[in-house]
Amino acid sequence: MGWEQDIGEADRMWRTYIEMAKHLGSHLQQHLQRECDLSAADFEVLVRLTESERREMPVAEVAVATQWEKSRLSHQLTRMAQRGLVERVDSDDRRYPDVRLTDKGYAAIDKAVPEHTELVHALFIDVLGPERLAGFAQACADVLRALDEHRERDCSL
Amino acid sequence: MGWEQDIGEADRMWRTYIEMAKHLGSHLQQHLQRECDLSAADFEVLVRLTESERREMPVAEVAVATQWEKSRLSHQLTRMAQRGLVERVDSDDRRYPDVRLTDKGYAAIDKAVPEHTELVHALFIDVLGPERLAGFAQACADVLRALDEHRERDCSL
DNA sequence: GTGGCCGGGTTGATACATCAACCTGAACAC
DNA sequence: GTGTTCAGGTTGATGTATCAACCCGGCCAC
Repeated sequence: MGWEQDIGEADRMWRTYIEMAKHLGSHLQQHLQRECDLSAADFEVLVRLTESERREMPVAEVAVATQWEKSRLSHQLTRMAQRGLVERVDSDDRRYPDVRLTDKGYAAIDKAVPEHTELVHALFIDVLGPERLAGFAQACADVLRALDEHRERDCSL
Repeated sequence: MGWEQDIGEADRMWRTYIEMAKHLGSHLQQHLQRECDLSAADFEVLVRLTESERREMPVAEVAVATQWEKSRLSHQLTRMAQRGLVERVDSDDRRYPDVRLTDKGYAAIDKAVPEHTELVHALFIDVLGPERLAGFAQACADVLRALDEHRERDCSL
């Protein structure tokens, strides 16, 4: 065979990235869970909802913002509604109900965002400094573009 | 010089990274699932097992390699055993059983690794090129170090 | 109007992650 | 031997992710 033994420099760097992504992600997630009793999914939904003036928006809009599948979002909203973080609201067209941030949900995200942001700065932004951060972000953007092109090619086959 | 970078800009760069990590991860995972019928977790376990000469190792060793909790690993091995990818083997000390790659498991990982590697090159390594890749990996290593220090501080409190 | 279409939402089944509780058998003390 | 300890493994409960199947209400054709 041979692929097992032949791990090149580039592959080691790939593994470094994977390690970093895994650890950074789980660290942030654990912080949110411990300090604010919010999962990463909760956090994301709540953030999207605060981006609306009225703390309320159509479910479909949340779906677009998070890029989640409709069923995942539906399950998530059910759980969050059970915990009192959001509530479902019937709108004029009964096919497309809205979701609204409750006071409890607002309190939760209001506490979580500053802490989360602080952690992101301490662990990522300030570690890299502005120059390297810009280079890093550019690299991420390039990878994203490559991903889009790859997906396009896949679909057109 | 420019250390007082606009907060909003750093924030956008952080979001770019998050987007990239999310999309790249899910793309690789979907590929594995579709083409090879393996989850990311399956893939990781199988790769670790191939790193052993005899396609067999103590469960604890897999736990160390993957850095998973013992219960997560146990559940995972149960599911993989049910699907015939691995099998549990009693060793001399019956407290610490081994896991062995089955022929089916070997065939699966033998197909998956080259395809996965190729994708990683096309979407990440070749996109960045050697120079930027090295810078990127260095940045990841620095973030990892910051994470470790942060964890230490947390524990020593 | 009535019936079919269709986009968006919900539900159920299955796989996976995480936590807590429990089991198990070797090792050690006595 | 008997009992205790303890590292390592398993199990169950709960929360989460994904897929497929279904539902539902407005819309359009006729």
